[in-house]
Order: sequence, then structure tokens, then C-alpha cells
Amino acid sequence: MSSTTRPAIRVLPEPPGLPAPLPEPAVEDLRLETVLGALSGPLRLSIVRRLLLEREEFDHPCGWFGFDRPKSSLTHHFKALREAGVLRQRQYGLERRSEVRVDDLNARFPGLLDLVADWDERPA
Amino acid sequence: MSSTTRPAIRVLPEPPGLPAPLPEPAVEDLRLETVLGALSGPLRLSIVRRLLLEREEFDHPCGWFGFDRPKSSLTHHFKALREAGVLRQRQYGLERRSEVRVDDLNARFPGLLDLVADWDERPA
DNA sequence: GGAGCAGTACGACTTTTTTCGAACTTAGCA
DNA sequence: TGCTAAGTTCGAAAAAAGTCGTACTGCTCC
Repeated sequence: MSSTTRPAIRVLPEPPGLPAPLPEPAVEDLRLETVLGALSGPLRLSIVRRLLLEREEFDHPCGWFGFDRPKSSLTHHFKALREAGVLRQRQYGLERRSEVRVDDLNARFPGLLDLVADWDERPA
Repeated sequence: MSSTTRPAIRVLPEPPGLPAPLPEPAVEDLRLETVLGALSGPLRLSIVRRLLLEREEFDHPCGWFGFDRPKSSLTHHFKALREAGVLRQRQYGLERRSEVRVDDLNARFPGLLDLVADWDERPA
């Protein structure tokens, strides 16, 4: 991916009853080239796709995915997705749970998440 | 972008009256992660968007864009877009003209090209 | 308090991507 | 024939991204 400037990071106001989201770009600062770059890679696509399809009552901590990668690598990818505006992350005690910013992404880039959801993870 | 394997390259049969396209991946070999990676970058997005919006009677040679970059850099980006399956290129005498593979991309990744066409090229 | 755990931060290293000059190829044309 | 123009190929350098070990933070529970 090429060198595209990331959108400015800001802290959102805390919703009632939930831990505040970690710093993330505002909806209006989402950039298509940045989001596409963040999504270009099987691991990243897999994270987002599974969050979309296997959504449950609560957001998922990053250990939930069961990737066979060192923790520091996973932190790196989750952070990249958050800073690009794809994921929102909240701290619940020890664990940091992630959800896809569905509304924001649909508002700014309609159809994009459908492509991710329809992605065929294990092809040729 | 991360290291994603490019789809296999094949040569398409020559359509009547047109020069044969340069080697490109078949529709069924298009990979979302590869296409997204190829599109993640302002220059690449700009190329595709302009081909979509300012489409004319003939495809455009890559000098038509008027980018202030060395020719070898442009070759690189056009080739990357072609190998990812975003562009089709044909050789007309000296010049190599490009078009977006609209039908193929709409078939495999519906809505993606709309996002590119709607991209706001010069934002914050 | 102290053990244990989820996850981060830092830093080093590797791999990939980008950038671009210089030399080369080929078509068209005088 | 030989010039010119469009674009390629090669190669090297620089920048960016990915990988991952180690050390650290901070919460929870005993």
C-alpha cells in the first residue's frame, strides 16, 4: 500500500454504559484510500469479515480470533484497522474488544462492507 | 499492503478489430485483497477514477493523464493495476491504452467501482 | 501484596513497495 | 535511413509495512 496520510485521530464522547472508544478518526475524516489500504491483506480482511458475520452479543477481544500469530503482531493489525477507521475498540477491564464501524462505513462507503462479507476466504 | 499472491496471469483471446489485451488475470481469478491493495493509493485511485468518469470514444494512453511523474513510475503503477485485474491494456502502435475492466469488476465486486467514482480526490 | 493474564510499546530485523534514472524497444514518418 | 516519441525493462536506492521478541502496563483475583 502506498504512503497515504492517515486521517486525524480524535477521541469520541463516551456513550453511556460503555467504556470510551480508543482514539479513532471521525466519520467525516475517513479516507477511501486509507480504508482500502487497511483492508488489503488476507489477515485484515479475515478479521473484519469475521467481526461482521460472527457478530454476537458483545464485541470480540482480539484473542477470540484464534490466529496463530504473536500478540504483538495482532496488536499491530488491529491498531492499523482502528486508525484507518474500520474498527472501533473499547477497553473492558483486561481485554480490548473490537467491532466494525458498520454505520460509519456504510455512510461513507456504501457497499464496501458487503464486499468484505462476501469475500471468499480460502480460494485458489 | 501486505504480501498477497497475485492471481495467475493469462492471455485472453483476441477480440476482432482490436489489438489483443496484454496478459491479465481472468475474471474468476480476481482477488478482493489484491484489487483493494492495487487501489490503495491516491495516484492509483486517481487513474481508475478518471478512466471511469472521463471515458471517451477510445481508451486512454498513459500519457493522457498528465501526471508529473517519470515514465518508469507510471509504467509501474499501470502494470500493478493491470496485474491486479483492474485495468485492461492494449497496444496501439506506440501507445498502450488502458480501460477499466468495468464488467468484470462489477461482476465480482459489485459496488466497488462506484466507490472509486465517488472518491473525493482532493480533501483535507 | 503478589501472581497471572490480556494486551501494548518499543525496537530490531525482514520483506515489500515505491521511486526514478538510464538504457533499450518499437512504430511512424520525413 | 535515421530521427523522434511512447513506453518498457533493468537496477538500485529509499521509504513503508510487516514480523515478532522482550519488556512493560494495568486489571483482577486470591
